[in-house]
Amino acid sequence: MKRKLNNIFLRLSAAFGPQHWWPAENAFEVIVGAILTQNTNWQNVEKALLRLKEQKLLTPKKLAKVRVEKLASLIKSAGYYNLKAARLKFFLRYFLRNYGGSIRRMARRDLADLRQELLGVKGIGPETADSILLYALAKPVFVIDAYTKRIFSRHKLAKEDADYSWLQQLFTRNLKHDVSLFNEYHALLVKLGKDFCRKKNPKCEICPLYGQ
DNA sequence: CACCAGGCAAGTA
DNA sequence: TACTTGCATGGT
Repeated sequence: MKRKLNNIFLRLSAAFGPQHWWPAENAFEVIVGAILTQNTNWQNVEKALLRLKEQKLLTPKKLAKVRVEKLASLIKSAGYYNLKAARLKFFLRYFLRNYGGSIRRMARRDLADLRQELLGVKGIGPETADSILLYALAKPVFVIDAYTKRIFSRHKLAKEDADYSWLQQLFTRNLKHDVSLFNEYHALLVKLGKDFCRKKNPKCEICPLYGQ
C-alpha cells in the first residue's frame, strides 16, 4: 500500500503539476477560508475574503469587534452566511482567549491536544480542523474530504462507507509524515475530483489513475 | 430548470 | 449507532 499511495501521488503530480495550496496571504486567512469553504465552492469564498480585505477586517481582533450581523452580510457570497458568521465568532473567541490571536503561539501547542481543542470549537469538524492544522499551522496532518472518499471508493482502495478516521490512517500509516507532501497530495486529490472523478459525467477512461 | 460545491451540528428513531 | 435535515449563494 505504501508503494501504491506513492505511485498515485507521482501520477497526479505528473498529470497536474504544483497546485499552490492554500491560496492565502497568511495563516489567519487560511483559517477563515477553511470555515467559509465548508460545503461551498472556493470561488464564492474568495469573493467573501476579498470583501473582508476591502474593509480591512481580516485580522482576529478586527473580526472579533464586528457585529455578527454585519459579518454575515460581508460573507454572503460564501453561502450559509448566518451559520458561518456564527462559526467564525466561535473560533475567534477561542483563538483570542487561548492564544491572544497569535498563530505562532497556537502552533507551539502539542499537535494531538490542539486537534482535540479545535474539534471542541462549535463549527469545526474533522476536515476543517485538519485543514487548519496542515495549511495554516504547517502540521503533518492529512486532510480527508468528499473527493478523497469518492476517489478511493471508486478505485477500490477503500470501502464506500469508510469513515474519516479510517481514510486518514490509510495515508498517515503509509506515507512519510511530510508537510509538503501532505499539502500537495490533498490538493491534487481535489483537482482530480473536480476534473475527472465527478458524481455525474465522470471521465474515468481518461483519468490519470485509470488502470491503477 | 436541476445539480453541485474543498461540512457541520442537531434532531430523530 | 445510523440516518436525515437545515443551512444558502453562485456557477454550470
